[in-house]
Amino acid sequence: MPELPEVETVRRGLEDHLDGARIADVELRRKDLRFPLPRDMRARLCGRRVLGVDRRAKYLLVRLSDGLTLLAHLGMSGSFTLLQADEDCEQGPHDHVVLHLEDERRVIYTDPRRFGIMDLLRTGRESRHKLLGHLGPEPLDDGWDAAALCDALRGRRTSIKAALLDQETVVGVGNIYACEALFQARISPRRMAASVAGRHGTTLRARRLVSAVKSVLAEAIRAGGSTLRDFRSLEGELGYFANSFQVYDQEDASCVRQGCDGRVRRIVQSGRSTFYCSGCQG
DNA sequence: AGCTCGACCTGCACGC
DNA sequence: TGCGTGCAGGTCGAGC
Repeated sequence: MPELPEVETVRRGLEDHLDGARIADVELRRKDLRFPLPRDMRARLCGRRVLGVDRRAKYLLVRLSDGLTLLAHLGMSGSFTLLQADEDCEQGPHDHVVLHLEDERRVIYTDPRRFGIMDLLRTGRESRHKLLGHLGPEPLDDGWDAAALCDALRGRRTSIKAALLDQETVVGVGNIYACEALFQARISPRRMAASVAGRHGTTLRARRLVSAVKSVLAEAIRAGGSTLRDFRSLEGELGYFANSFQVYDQEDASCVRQGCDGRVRRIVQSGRSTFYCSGCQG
């Protein structure tokens, strides 16, 4: 269930609990997820110590000693679980990678659909990595503003919904939060991206959209964080429960906006469900 | 060059 | 109960 807020929640959980831990052994129960795992992954991870955990877009970057970074993407269904030294757990069919820590805790990467990714890279070489090099700006950075969004949208003839999902426009926004942000900004998901940008400077719509994206993501992180009490939240699901969506997966519901008597509709754009209110997102 | 769509994979909810 | 269908949080790359 990972868009930026879920990945950020997992990042915090991993960092809080793994900082300083040393990897004693690695079990690779599969040799591929979405892509083949690095052949020497076990040997390169063994003995490394966790120095911190960063996030870029929806990627986790586990910083390890000796200038090594473990890159992980959760795909659609990936999750991390941390087991305490004394904790036992039946092995699941989709537990693909297990990091055994020196203190006998275990970090388990589970991913039924295997759209996830793991790779190793040299710390500092992120921008040269094939999967990271082309990524757009971070939505929660102060530098990402209406001017930046307008620059990215100008001339684009696709829908604003599709443009938001494009990780070159801005990273971290997935199908749920794209729908939610467009609702909050009262912009039709079908509107042409270029028309949100206008011709020069910024537009009111772009300003509303930037502010909606930031607040929707920040609020979701806050909700995820608020339930992050124990290791179970490393699975990333508890935080998700805390969310109540205004439009996503709310087809036929009455619009929650005061004074709007519209209903939530579902359409398909670029092969993906879009939920929006036909009343106030005209 | 930019855009849409298929592909990747499993599980689950639904209708017949 | 069992089977077929469609759908699900992502994103790369083929093909227009």
